[in-house]
Amino acid sequence: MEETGTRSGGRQRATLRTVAQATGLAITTVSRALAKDPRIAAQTRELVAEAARAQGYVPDRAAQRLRTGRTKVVQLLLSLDHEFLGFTHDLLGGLTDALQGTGYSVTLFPDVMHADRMTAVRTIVENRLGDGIVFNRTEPFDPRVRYLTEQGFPFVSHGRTEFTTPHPWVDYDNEAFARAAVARLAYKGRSRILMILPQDRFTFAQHLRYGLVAACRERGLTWETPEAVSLSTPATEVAAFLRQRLAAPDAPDGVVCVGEVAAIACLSAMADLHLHPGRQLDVVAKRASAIFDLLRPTVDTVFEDLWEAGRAMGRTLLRSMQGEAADALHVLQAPKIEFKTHP
Amino acid sequence: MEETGTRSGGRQRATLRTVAQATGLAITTVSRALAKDPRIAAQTRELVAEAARAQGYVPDRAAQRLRTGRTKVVQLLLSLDHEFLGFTHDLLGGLTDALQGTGYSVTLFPDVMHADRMTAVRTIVENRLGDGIVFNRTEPFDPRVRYLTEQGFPFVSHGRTEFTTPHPWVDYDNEAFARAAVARLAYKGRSRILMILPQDRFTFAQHLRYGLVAACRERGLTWETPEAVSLSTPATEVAAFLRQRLAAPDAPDGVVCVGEVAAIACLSAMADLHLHPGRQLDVVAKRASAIFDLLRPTVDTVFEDLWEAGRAMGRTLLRSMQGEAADALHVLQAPKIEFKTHP
DNA sequence: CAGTGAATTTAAAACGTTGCAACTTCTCTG
DNA sequence: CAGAGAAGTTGCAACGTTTTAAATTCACTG
Repeated sequence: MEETGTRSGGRQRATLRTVAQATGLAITTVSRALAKDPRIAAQTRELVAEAARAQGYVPDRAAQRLRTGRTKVVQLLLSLDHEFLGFTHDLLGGLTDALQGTGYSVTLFPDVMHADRMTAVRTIVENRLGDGIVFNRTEPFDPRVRYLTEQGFPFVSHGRTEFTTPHPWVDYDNEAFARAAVARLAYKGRSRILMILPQDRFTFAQHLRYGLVAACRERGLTWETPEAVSLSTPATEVAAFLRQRLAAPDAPDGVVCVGEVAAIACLSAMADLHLHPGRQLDVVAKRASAIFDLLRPTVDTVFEDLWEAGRAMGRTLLRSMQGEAADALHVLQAPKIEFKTHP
Repeated sequence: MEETGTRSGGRQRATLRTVAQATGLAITTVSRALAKDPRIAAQTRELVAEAARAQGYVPDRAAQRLRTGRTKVVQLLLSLDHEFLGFTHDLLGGLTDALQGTGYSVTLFPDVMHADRMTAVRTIVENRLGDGIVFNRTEPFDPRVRYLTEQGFPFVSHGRTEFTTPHPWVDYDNEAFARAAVARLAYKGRSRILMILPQDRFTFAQHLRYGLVAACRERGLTWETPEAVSLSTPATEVAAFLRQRLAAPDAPDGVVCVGEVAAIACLSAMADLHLHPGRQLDVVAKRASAIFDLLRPTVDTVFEDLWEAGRAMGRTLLRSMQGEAADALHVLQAPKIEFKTHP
């Protein structure tokens, strides 16, 4: 019933053969002409181009892929369990943006819950499901990075590793973020800094911690990074934790929020305790969307441009797929500091 | 340099031929055995299955696609300009969830900015870029729906149309949402209701308006739906508009927010005017994530489960791709009313 | 024991593309 | 004017799969 074979529309699907017949040339010639092969006479090239356009010829992806082994597909490993607000959206936007017009399309490879992260990567490589891989939540000695590097398979990670062999990555300078946040809090006269970190196994947790500790030491401030909660903890639990912590006698007077959800959780805890930013304590948050313009009370924010990160990843991956050496393939995004309240 | 031909790993890639050689059977037999074709003796089937597993055989997508014309790809039309918070993430999650294990993968087909929405759909159909299409922002006489129905191409829309010919869709009952919201506001003693609608051209704008108007009429309340702003308006502009409108002498005393961003904008405007929900006016918002649990002050919400919507779309599309008639292929999600503050 | 038909298996032909090796032309050199 | 060589074009063979049509085997009937 669904088996039409020839798709509706009546007319024959345009292939190299139909174009060849129309021009009286051989299939090979047509193929080459369309590939702008210099061996084909310029005149012939134009003739072919014309005929192809007239027929609305579009090369068949499946056939190309079968023949060449290239898929023209970028596989995006998506962790869909919890999210840093808007993360998926912006990263996706930037990524597809960068790939626009290159012939590559983005396919989602969902992290099956609780499955080993390596399985996904291995499946993609072994079954040639794509020409390149994009992933995030990178770990210091991420096995995916090791494997893909060994295989010589193009990829780009969001986040760095601690491998000595270079590999393509795009990252946000979280250390600088932490430093800037602490500096801001110090400027406001705060001295007991609390920061909720990502799960310890992610590389950027280390960067944040390092920035926090270094900046606090330099200034003689104290710091704390609660073990009980992380950025992966459900936001309501984070809020509950903070409600308790901020009510304690030795409560911190400065909080750094590394995500929008965490920031909102923090604000909610403060509201419940009738604490106000600028009064009993101050807050600096990482901002990835326009939402902070709307939150009341307002807090200081440092911007992380995820759309741009996505674009950088797309561009980096393209270069990696073109065989460029990994040495130069990194982008470190600088925090955009733009504190609203005037110093 | 990248042209290895045979992928690293040394061993030959497993194909039907290698399995055939290993078992001493013909390629055809192997193909059939793996497809569980009853014509093949059960004993042979097992033999083949065993050999295939031993070699780690996985069918080549490109070859299957070339041969059968089926891509095993679902194309997702994503509008990436602005977003209802978390929309992309949850919908994507549900969709990939539903497609898990079916052999289908989800590919993003980004709406090229300002390009005719039809182009995307036509490209996909004409170039066989997928076996099915998923899209949102459906319009009452959406040309994509008309075209795909005509072509007999499987799809599912998020949102209904007003065509008489049935087609597969998944939608949230926005009329019921509007009614519930108004009922709630009326219960709280409010009588002048304001609701910011989506852009007029989307079907769900009509549903919302209808629900609003009907519910207000039934109860003798007044209503307003500002022309100047919509859900597509940048949130800061919405906030600015509301700051002005809520300060006016004839200000509404009940606001219905059809999205989380709109709700936050509304709360921000109220905070700026020192208005408090429950005092000068009340707010009911549509909730799609856990974020409202953290916002202060709290407001009444009605839940729209976007993850579930994504799953429903996936399941519906699967059935549509299996050739099932469109008559039964709809899912109307009921609003989950769960007002926190006790009546 | 020839003949029938069911039960299995198989060879060969596609699907649309690209790469290799060859084949024409044609122009130019010696 | 033979021959070399460039310039342009072509046929054929894959890539790995499914499908059509045909072949083989086998048990059983008459």
